[in-house]
Amino acid sequence: MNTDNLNINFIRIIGELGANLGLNRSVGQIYGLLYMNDEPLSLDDIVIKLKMSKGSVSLNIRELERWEAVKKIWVRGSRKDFYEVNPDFINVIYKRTNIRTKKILNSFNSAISDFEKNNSLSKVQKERLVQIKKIQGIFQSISNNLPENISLNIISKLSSSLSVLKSILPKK
Amino acid sequence: MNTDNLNINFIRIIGELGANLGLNRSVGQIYGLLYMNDEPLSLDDIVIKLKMSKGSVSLNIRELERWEAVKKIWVRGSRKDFYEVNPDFINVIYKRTNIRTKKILNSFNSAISDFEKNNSLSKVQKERLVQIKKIQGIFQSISNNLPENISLNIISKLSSSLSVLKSILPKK
DNA sequence: TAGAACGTTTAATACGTTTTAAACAATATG
DNA sequence: CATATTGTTTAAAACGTATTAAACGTTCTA
Repeated sequence: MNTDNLNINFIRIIGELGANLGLNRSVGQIYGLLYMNDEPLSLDDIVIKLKMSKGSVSLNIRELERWEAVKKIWVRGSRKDFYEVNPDFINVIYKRTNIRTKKILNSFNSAISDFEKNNSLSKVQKERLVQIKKIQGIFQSISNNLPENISLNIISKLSSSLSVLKSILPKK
Repeated sequence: MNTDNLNINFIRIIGELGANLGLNRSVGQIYGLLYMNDEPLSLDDIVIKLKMSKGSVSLNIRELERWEAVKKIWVRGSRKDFYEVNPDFINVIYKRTNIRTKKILNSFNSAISDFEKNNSLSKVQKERLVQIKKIQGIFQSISNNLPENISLNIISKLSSSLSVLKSILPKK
């Protein structure tokens, strides 16, 4: 069985999901296709099924390889490369999100050091600097404590600690 | 005192930070400028300081108003609108992130319901569907338990629960 | 009431990113 | 060795978003 029976709509939606994670549509669509296909697919298969250009698929599939979202596999008797999805979807998203966290952290760091070079800050500006540094510190500690990989299990735990948190918060 | 003494670099960096949060550069820059300026600024002030067009500032400042990142204030004796920053930077980011979480959740929901319409799923495809539904469930519960507002205090707590989590995880 | 001072809207432009088609390089095959 | 098969690179085109300049409507002021 293959993905031909799948509504192409599904692929479209996974594409949008990708876009919301800061990727591009095509990358998401390719992942979606592979995720839903029983068998690994070759570059040409993807070209045909998604009606994309060969160049684009080549480019985007390497992007997917880079985060270990797909794996190149060898199929006996074929010269083609085949691609197999990493079904650990949550981890793929997680890694992606971590990269973004680090980018944000970098922005903070540059902003702070740039700011500190200035030796004629007003009272308000000094306060703001203190504030930003606090935020940076927290982001930094979150980033440091983020595990390499994450499972659904771990997320569930986090999620429940979140609900505990909510119960102790003052009601709005 | 005003922001003239600030390296324009700082504004640039806050712009990039905004971009990493899925905004556009200008929105981030305007926020950065107001964040660092002792006094509220008028639309024209911003136009001059950031060398942006009036239309663009008008558009983007309304965007900032929409998430309560800035507030329009009235200055006695002036016909102009002035804008004051909401210095609760972390909350501004937080709200923004929540919106994105909801978007992702929507993608999941559409993908799942689209998927379920198909009545000839293979074994693998059924497994994948189960997996996706689990992920959706967790995202949903996180989204439900997210507080309306968040303080540095709360984030610190979350951050420390994260480090506890790390300590119980198997070492990679 | 005429003109100035504002902020908003709009249509055109600029810009960056994605996507393509085609040229290319490398490898396998007959 | 010539050709076919495959993936990659590249330059150009297509596309969507951001930005601008200018027109506009409103409100204030003299």
